[in-house]
Formats: sequence, structure tokens, C-alpha cells
Amino acid sequence: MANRRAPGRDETRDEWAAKIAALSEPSGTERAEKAPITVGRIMSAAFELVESEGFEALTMRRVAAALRTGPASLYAHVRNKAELDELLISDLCARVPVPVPDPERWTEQMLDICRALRDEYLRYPGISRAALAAAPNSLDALRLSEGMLTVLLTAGVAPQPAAWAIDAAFLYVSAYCFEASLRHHAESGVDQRVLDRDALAERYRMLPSDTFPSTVAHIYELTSGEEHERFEFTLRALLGGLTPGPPRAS
Amino acid sequence: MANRRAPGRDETRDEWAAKIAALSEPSGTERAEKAPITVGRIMSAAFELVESEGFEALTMRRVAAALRTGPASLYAHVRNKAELDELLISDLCARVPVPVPDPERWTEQMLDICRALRDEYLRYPGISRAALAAAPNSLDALRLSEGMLTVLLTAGVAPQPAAWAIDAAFLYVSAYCFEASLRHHAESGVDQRVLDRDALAERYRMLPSDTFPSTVAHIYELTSGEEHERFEFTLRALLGGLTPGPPRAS
DNA sequence: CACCTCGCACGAACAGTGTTCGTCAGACGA
DNA sequence: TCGTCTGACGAACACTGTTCGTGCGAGGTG
Repeated sequence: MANRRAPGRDETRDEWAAKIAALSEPSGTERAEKAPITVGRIMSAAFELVESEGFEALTMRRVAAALRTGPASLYAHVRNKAELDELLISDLCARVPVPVPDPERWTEQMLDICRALRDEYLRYPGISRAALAAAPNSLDALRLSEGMLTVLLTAGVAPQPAAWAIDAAFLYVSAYCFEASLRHHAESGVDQRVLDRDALAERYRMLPSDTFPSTVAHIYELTSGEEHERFEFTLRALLGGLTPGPPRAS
Repeated sequence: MANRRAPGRDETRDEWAAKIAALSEPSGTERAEKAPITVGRIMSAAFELVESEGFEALTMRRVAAALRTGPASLYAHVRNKAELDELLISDLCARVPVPVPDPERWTEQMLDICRALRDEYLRYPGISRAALAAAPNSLDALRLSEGMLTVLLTAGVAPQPAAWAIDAAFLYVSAYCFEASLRHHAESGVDQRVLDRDALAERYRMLPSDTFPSTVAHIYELTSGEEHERFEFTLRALLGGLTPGPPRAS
């Protein structure tokens, strides 16, 4: 079992990806004479990969192939794949803007932040899995957290509920995007598992109504939720639990 | 993947696991003459594995080794590893009891269900990852959903908010347990990444207070939350957004 | 009783994964 | 000119999920 691959006939996927990457370079005229690997180049290659093929295609080998090198070369700039994941979600967090706090519009400001983060996650399908795994330790995530906290505090929310609500909002955004990416990924591939709304409703209709009375009675409500209605509903409910009170009150 | 290998000289982990499983059998006296592989045996072996070593140790090969066979033998009873995961979380959902709806105690009843589900998840560290991935399609999960829906409906909550709140609660419980298992897993191993509260608070203290004023001003609130305080807070906030109204009202 | 099918168990292998080891080339200081 | 040292990298290791082909034992049929 020493070396398969006398490299003539069949080529593995990495080599193919490397070839793909090769033809994007101007074929050795003036560019492509050097390839200084940096974290920036690693991250942008990783982002392209995730954007076009999803998070499960984000592989050290694929990233290395996109950079026309071997996987070992990445470990000089990135400790782990986990660290690469954290770098990516940090960069994502750095892209969402934080507003200057306006006590009149604190709910909308919170929602704006969450929506922007959600859209950033959804742009890179499945990357929210990394967001769930990576604790929000990075400075960029902390910047978001700081922004939300000041919005809530200047609105008069007590510190403890504010902190917990921010944590819950972060968690919910990640989980929501993770589920959404699963759903979207399933509907594109031939893979079953997650099914779309119509199939789900039909499946609900087959339930025995004596053991699932409430479910079959409200199939519409259970399967409804256009676009991000569910997202808005949940976050509004979460924020609605916070008592605004007078600014700076305890 | 870091191979630490305490056992034996140079035996692979599967062989070692098979040996472990071998000594639990009465050494060929009367038992161990047959081994009819069933889904039940696969699931219980999988549960033992996850309970003692965590979800990332749940491997087709490990399960097969615990059953003293090869990995290919499992695929006669289980289509995928994904299907095995779904079977496990279905079984977990089947264990949590649903109450008879009491309009006076609807909040507590909802919390009881979520708490029971949470404890079941936390008993098997990391299994909530599978719960996040698997859409709640199984009949057992649907039984939970049905239970919650009837609790909310008999309390007078409108169908649409009820359905969305149930969805959000499911999602939050899974995400909360996933994060908790990450935290617990990190504190046991030498692995860094997630750090405990003291280390986190110390790290917060090092932040520049001009760019992170609110954060450094409320380190305590940001890092507090004993036991499941955060869990209770979030779910209460989520449920508090539902207007009970008179039973059956619109 | 012989035969024949059929489903379950399983060994071996394949493709792909993260990660490490040892080497090698080139730049940089003495 | 001669080390030294660091980044790039080929090869390998220990895994993972999954499939293919084989064999074996049980059950039905002539």
C-alpha cells in the first residue's frame, strides 16, 4: 500500500483544484513568479472556497491547492484548521457596522446588527458552524458585543439582562444561520434529510390526528415563515423581554 | 488528530477498543457465542460511547469495535452515520415527558420540557451537534413539538407565535447545549480555545477601556451566570414575549 | 435429503481528512 | 565565503465515512 498514483491517469481532487487555480493565473508571463503565502492570502482563498462550495469544502488541502502548494505550507501561518475558522468568523464580525447608540431606536439598532451578522453568515453557507464552535473570544466579535452592550445600556437596560440577551442573540443568529444553510444545502443537492416547506407540510398531513391533534390542526402556522420572519420574531421576542426603563437606571 | 496512545505498543485504536469490549464479555463461557447485530445494540453502544468519550468519539469504527465487528457490518442496519445520529436524538427526545396542559402553569410546563431536553443533551456531551444538524423531522421530536404546541394553545397563545416560539426554543436548547459541551470539553482537556470564566474575566480586564468602555465596566455581568441561569433567562424572555390572552383567543 | 437462494456479516480497500516530520532552498548576518 | 535560520513542501501517519465482493449459515423448494 505504498504509493498508488503513478501520476498519469487518474488525478485526485486536490490536483484538479490546483489546475483550476492555475488557469486563473496569467500563465507565467509576468505574474506567478512568486507566491509568498500569508494569512491574508490564506483567508481570501478560504472565503472564496466557502462562498462557492460551502463550508464542508473548506479543507486545508483545498486551500493549499488554491494557493498552488501543499497542505503543510499552511501550518507555518495558521496553527490549526480551528484557528483558520476563527480567523474567518472574526473577519466576518469585523464587517458588520455598529451604530452610535440612539436610546429611541435601541431595538432597531440591535436588530440591524443581528441582521447584518446574519447576512454575512448566510453569504458563506455553513460557516455558521464555525461560528457556533468558536467561542466569541476574538477582538472583532468583542467589538460587536461592545456595540450591542452600549446600545442596550444607553437605552436603560440593566447590565445583567443586557449581557445575557446579547449572548442569546449571538447564539441564536449562529444557530439560525446554521439551520438555514442546512436547509439550503439540502434543497440544492439530491440529498434528502431536510425537506422544504411543501414536503414538510405534506408529511405533517399524514400524521394521525388523534395523537398529533394540535400539529395537524396548525400545519400552516408550523410550516410558515417567509424569508426571515422567524428570525425577526424570535429576536424581537428576546429583546422585548428587556425592560427599557429610564436611561442609566438600575 | 494528535495521536496520544497510552495503550499497547503499536495497535490501532479500534483494536484497542475491541479489546476493551472483549473483556466485558464473560470470556466465552456461555455468552459471546452469538452477536446478532441490531439497531438497538448499535444505538446502545453508540450511547455508551458518547456518554463516556463525547460525540466526536462516535465513529462507525468505534461502534463496530464495541460490537466486536467491522464497520461494514453496521451499514446493513443503518444507512448512514447521519441516520445513526438521527436515531440517537430521536431516542433522546422520546425520553422527555410531556405534561398534560395546565393553562395556569404554561410557562413552567414549557420550561420543564426544555430543561428535560437540555439535561438529556448534556448527559451525552456534544450530541447537541447532531441535534442541530438533524432537522426535527423524527416522530419523537414531533411528539415534543406537539406537546409544547398544545401547552401553548390551551394557554391561549395564538398559533403563529406559538409555532415560532417552539421552533426558537428547540434551536436555543440545542445551541446552548452545544456551546456548553464545548466549554466543558475544553476545560477537561489541555486544549485551549474556550476558556473558563476566570480566564475570560482576566482577558476582559486587559482590554483598553477607551475602545471597550461598556465591556470593561461590566465584566462581572458579562462573565456571570451560574449553572443554567442564562438558560432560564433566555427561555423566559422568549416565552414572555407571548401574550397569553384568554384561552382560544385569537 | 439435496439443492439453491438470500440476507447478514465482514475483510479489504478507496477517497478524503487534519497534522507532523524531515528535508531543502534561499536569504541574511558575520 | 561561510554558517545559520526560516519558510515552503513532499511524504507519511492515523484517522474518517462508505462501498465492493465474498463467504457463511439459515430457510424454503424439489
